[in-house]
Amino acid sequence: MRSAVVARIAVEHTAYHFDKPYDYLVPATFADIAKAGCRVMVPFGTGNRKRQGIILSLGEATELEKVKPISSVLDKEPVLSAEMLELVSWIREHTFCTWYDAVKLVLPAGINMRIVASYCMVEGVDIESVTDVTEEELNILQIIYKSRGTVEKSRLLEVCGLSEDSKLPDKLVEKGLLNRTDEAVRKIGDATIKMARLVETDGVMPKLTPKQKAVVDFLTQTYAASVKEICYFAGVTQAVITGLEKKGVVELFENIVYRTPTTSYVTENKDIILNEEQQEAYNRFCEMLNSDEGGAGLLYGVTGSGKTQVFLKLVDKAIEQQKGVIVMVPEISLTPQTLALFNSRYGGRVAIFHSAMSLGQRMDEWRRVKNGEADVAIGTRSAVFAPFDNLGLIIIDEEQEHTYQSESTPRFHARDVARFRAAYNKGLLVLASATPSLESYCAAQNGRYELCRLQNRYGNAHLPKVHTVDMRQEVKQGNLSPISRFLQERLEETLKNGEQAILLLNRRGHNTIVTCSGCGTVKSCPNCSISLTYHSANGRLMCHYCGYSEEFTDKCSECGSDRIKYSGFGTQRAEQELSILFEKARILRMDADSTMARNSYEQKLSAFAKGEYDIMLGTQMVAKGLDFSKVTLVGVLNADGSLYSEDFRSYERTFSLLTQVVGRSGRGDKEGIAVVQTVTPENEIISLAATQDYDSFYNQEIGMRRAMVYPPYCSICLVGFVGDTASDTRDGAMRYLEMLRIAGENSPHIKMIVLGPSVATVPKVSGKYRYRILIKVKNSREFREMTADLLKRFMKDPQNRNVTIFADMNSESTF
DNA sequence: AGCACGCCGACT
DNA sequence: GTCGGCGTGCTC
Repeated sequence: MRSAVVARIAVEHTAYHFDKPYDYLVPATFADIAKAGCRVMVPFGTGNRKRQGIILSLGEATELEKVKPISSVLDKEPVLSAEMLELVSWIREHTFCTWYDAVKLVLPAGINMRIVASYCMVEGVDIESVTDVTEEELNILQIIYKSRGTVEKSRLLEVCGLSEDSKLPDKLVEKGLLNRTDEAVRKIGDATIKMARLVETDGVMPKLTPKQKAVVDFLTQTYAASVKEICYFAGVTQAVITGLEKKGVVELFENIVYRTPTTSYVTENKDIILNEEQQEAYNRFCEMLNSDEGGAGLLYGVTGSGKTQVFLKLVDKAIEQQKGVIVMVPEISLTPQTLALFNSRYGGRVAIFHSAMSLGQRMDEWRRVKNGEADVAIGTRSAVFAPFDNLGLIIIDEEQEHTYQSESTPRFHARDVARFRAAYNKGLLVLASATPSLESYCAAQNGRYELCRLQNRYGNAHLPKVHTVDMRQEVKQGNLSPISRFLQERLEETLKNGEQAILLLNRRGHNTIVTCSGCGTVKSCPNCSISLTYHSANGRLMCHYCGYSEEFTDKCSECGSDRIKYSGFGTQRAEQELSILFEKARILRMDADSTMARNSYEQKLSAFAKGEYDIMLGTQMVAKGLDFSKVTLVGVLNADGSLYSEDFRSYERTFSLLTQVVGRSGRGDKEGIAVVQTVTPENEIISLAATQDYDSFYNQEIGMRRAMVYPPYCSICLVGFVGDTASDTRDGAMRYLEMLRIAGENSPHIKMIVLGPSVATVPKVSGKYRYRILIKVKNSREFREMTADLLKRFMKDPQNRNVTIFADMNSESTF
């Protein structure tokens, strides 16, 4: 038998345990267009249902027993380059996902818009008087005629019993009997917000349950709102809204989240003059950029030291050399300010990648990069996949931010992908931060990254003076407010001087703990192991994990006592407190509740920048990347908030958060101050952050990591188990542990420290029980292969039917 | 995830 | 005798 061309194909919708590249025959008719990186349709499984796939590589084969042929080729030109195909393979191996999951990750979401053909009758055609058609064609016409509208091609052919690629309907179009319309149909699950509005019913309203009535009342006031908002304010789940839709009371519609990448913000494109430090950093990075080998560097500069100016100069240089540039920023700092800066400098050569953009826009930006119409891709972590052919420079700003880590499969870290791409292209990777991650700083110390420091603030600005306030003393002296007297005085001064203040409180809601003094019950979520938070905006107790909420009453549901005690305070409570203390102050609250509509985030920030507010109060979103010259006071209301969790990164996170928020103060000409409130002033992390002493922090923390064997001295592989009952889940975890033990015995040179199984940080979320195993290990190919094999075997075992499992290397999320 | 094959109980 | 319940195994 002659050998034939065979394509190795990643097939969509395969489960991890049977995923692999599948071999398909390339029929001679497709020989010219079937290239690696092209998407195809292939028959799959016993039913030979059509599935999408992508050609990973082409080869020759003589073993053709089970091989089926490709049905069709979807792309004229490959959508993935050789580099991207290698990246796909890398992602699959490192994140334990399927081949196609990795493919989908690197392609823009909009690429899966399907063009669906529909047919309708041409106006004025009388079906009775049609002649010159076959019986089959007449059948088609009758079906469309009876529908009195348009019929989708696929349904039409199915009803008529015709094959999928039948040309008959198009023939009828040629004969002038049918009209064809091609519509782009989105695949579900894309970036639209589900909205709901009332249906005009002329006052006729069917019987409603109390919950349904709450929704209708809310909608009567607002006309239309996102389903998420309705759930929040009416205190219901989505099911209630679905029920109302069935009753015909409300209708649902999709609102495409559209955001114009060109902003109204205008920034002057000033010439950049680097100071000595900046110039030195620039020179060293430039050298690497010019070299054939490329490399990686860490730009460590204190808050406000002008890292951005160094970037811009480097970007200029790379563009000059006709190389592609990727600039990544954390989700939160992709503000109009940043975009305007790049737009004014590079104009139409900038492509923007951001999750809040419409699918069509993202697709356009992707194409512009692919076609060489853009040189600079700026955006959040998805920008790392910008399809440049000649990538020369990648910059990651605030590289320690956890937003660079994906929280859903494939759980990749943009920093790792950037390292891969820079190495592949022999380009330059620059990581920048005021508080680098321990991993990066350690790598810089060991010479794996070139280290450049910026130790002085840009211009005349000085680092703010930091005061620490012991909140235990405040309580002792009778001040139960979340605002210490010292901070209150500083706020008064700031307001009097017409300056602005930022206050950080890393908790949403009003009161975080509601206890009954009668029986001691703490109000907690029935689905999750989490206490409920009281929200004054809607008068409900809410779970911040699953969204559960219940009506708040001042009687205990357990014992009927009315001795309800509140403790812990959130942003809502602090806002209330502030408005009493400072009647005239204009207060802006920024948290996930008040900024639910995405766009309002920007609007509020620019309003604050214009001086329309005096105090900005919010969760950690106020701490990052914002640059307001009129801010001279920063207050941290509960510095200990995130300090005492069991996660080994909690010190690092707290230090980073405190350092950053303190750095928001005094960025203009005026000197700023910061007030840090804590109940544990003796904790060294807080005093180190107060003095902005990263080096001491690093030395202390890295010693700890070495002694306890934590990253960067090992990698941590998290194996998570989720199930409906605690015992099933724990048993599953135990079975995995046993499998791991045997596998470890067979590969004695893989050194592992296995912790667990133990319950997850939050043991129960949305009614599902969670267990985990942590493995301290070197992240080697061998270990990854072993893990992949264990995962597959675990999933295949019917004993584990009720347990889902995942593995995550070096995750930064807590599970 | 689908889909087919296959082996036991309620029905015309 | 047959229709159909869902347990088990495979996907080029």
